[in-house]
Amino acid sequence: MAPVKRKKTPRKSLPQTHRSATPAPPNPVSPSTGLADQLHSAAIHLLRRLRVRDIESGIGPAQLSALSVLVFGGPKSLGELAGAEQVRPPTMSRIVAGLERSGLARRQATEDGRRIRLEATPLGVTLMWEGRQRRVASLAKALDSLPATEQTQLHGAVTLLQRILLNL
Amino acid sequence: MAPVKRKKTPRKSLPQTHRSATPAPPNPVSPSTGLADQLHSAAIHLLRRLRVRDIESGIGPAQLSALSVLVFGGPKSLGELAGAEQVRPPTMSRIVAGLERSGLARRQATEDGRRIRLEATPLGVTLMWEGRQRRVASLAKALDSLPATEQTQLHGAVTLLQRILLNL
DNA sequence: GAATTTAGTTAGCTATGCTAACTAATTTCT
DNA sequence: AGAAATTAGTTAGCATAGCTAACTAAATTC
Repeated sequence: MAPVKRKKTPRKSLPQTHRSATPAPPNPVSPSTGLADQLHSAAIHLLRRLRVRDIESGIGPAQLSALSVLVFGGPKSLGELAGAEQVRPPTMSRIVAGLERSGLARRQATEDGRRIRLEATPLGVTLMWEGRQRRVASLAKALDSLPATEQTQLHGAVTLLQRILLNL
Repeated sequence: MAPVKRKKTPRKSLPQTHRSATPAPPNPVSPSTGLADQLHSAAIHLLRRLRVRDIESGIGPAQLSALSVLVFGGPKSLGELAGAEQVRPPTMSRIVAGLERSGLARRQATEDGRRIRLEATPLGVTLMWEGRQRRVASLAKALDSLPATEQTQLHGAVTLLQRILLNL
């Protein structure tokens, strides 16, 4: 049943074209498309690396992100939080339920009986700071070892990027 | 039951501390942590904006991302694809099932009967290119309107960032 | 040719996303 | 004041996506 014998999984069957073998754009594009693409790709890869660390926090990505808004942006209503996270109210409702269950956020009544005020608990604040540090630690370390000129260059670019993001 | 009357949802109950009200780091950190944080945040916000466009493609984010690996990186086995996407084999198995169901990818047998060869179909390639363009279009447009010096600056930073990502 | 290793799949759980439909509170309109 | 409309959140139900554990089948090793 196995006439062909081969050594320890030589992985030879697949062509392994593993490089950005961009097959050629099928139509003409804006001049900055290449840069936009690279920026997009870099952002994806950056987050992919950093997100690995978040698994250690023990809560899911949506809960972690929502918590960070509460911790770094202050108390919010559910609708505001949903807006900030670009998620529908029912989704945020469930995310918040999870945060409450874990004791990371709490809800309080407001004068307006329809609305609720959500805020991070001390436990939530602590977890967020630790997670943030853990997440960014490897990147910060890499940046530390760059020459000052490159750090400056990167800083300028980030500032520029933030400005671009404002009116995107 | 409502003695206090107020006008059209004046949104006055919540403090609205909506600025990066960083509450003060609870412990000393690496000097580049601030820059790393900003980079992280910028990447998150960038992707959040761009990803909105992907909804139009009609397939989920995981399928879209896996398809992009097949389109831009060439055929892969399931395990390789799972590795590239940093996802477990069972997860990728289901993602691929979805891509096949939509006719965007197909599987082929290899000499090694255990492994499969996955590749994008022409339909998948087309969809990917269109999606990529749609996704990046708004960003490219924003970049186009920047002065040349800033475009150069950004390009240099992206190149630098790519280098950093290699050994992160 | 038996035992082990490797590649994928299946089953079953959780988390996240959505829309539709509901409840409750508030505001608006007579 | 009281009915109607609007607004904020929740509940129900569906799909995608992530995981581990356990299984099947093929290939390699002993």
